[in-house]
Amino acid sequence: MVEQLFIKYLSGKDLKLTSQRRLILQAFLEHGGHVSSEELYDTVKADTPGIGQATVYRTIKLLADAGIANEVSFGDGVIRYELNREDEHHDHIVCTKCSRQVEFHDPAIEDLQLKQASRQGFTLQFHRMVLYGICRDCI
Amino acid sequence: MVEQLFIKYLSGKDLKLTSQRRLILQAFLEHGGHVSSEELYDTVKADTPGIGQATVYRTIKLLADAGIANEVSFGDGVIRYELNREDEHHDHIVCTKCSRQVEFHDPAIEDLQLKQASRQGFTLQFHRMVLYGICRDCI
DNA sequence: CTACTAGTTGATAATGATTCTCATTTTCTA
DNA sequence: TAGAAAATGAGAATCATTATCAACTAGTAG
Repeated sequence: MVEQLFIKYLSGKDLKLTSQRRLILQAFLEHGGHVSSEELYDTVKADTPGIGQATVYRTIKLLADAGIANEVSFGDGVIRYELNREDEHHDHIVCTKCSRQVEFHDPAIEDLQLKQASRQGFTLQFHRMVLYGICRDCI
Repeated sequence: MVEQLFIKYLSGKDLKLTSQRRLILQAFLEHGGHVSSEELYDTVKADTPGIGQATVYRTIKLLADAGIANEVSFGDGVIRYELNREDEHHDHIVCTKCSRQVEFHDPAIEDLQLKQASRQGFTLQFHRMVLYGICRDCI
């Protein structure tokens, strides 16, 4: 059904569904977790050596634009993407020693963000929040 | 007194206080707000044309390391720096239309972040949080 | 005060991630 | 099924940042 979403998005913008785009979406969905364009490129290239790196970059941007993927950034200069599950927004906490990542959802924080935004005269659209700390295993 | 801090940091690491470093620190303090290395370079170059870009990049990293500057990132690929006032941590909310930025401090959110981190088995060190929305003037 | 030594500088090349260009190929619609 | 519009792959270009290295200082030991 995610593919249907993508098809609908594409046709709505007079863009075309190509075999490459299908492959890249597939690889993205199968990967799960946080992928960079380059990692995705490597994955797809393994099956389809002819694919171009630019195509992967372009397609993953489309997925983000279609609301299928979300950009996440952990501070290194790499854009990563994760599947957008709109039912359940989540944020991340990252271990500064081993880089282990955990997702969490905290409605109370979200609520306060909303309040804070309106206190500042803003209509909140979205946020980026990453907590950094040391995990249990690294202490 | 910030300069004293820097001097102390430098000598503690067997690094040297040079005229360039003093100039760059000065420019950074005078700027206020969020500066990128490149903007700072332009500022300093106006008075001291001989200065090298790499020196500015290097020095601002030192300032960050010394705890004088904090890195902030708003999602474009540029690292910006702001003066670290350790008495009062703050986060940012950015208008997605006009890019206007407002700082805020919300102890309740901080508190929940701390709790959430320990719930996940982490010892919180710091966080990055940027809210994005539409400001009063852009609606 | 001088001379040394380690650190610093500026110029420039290099890097890494991402985007652009463009000729060729493919999709989709009429 | 033809034709227009869009997409692709290859490689060049870009942008911010970092590395390299020879020439130059700051700080310190004498």
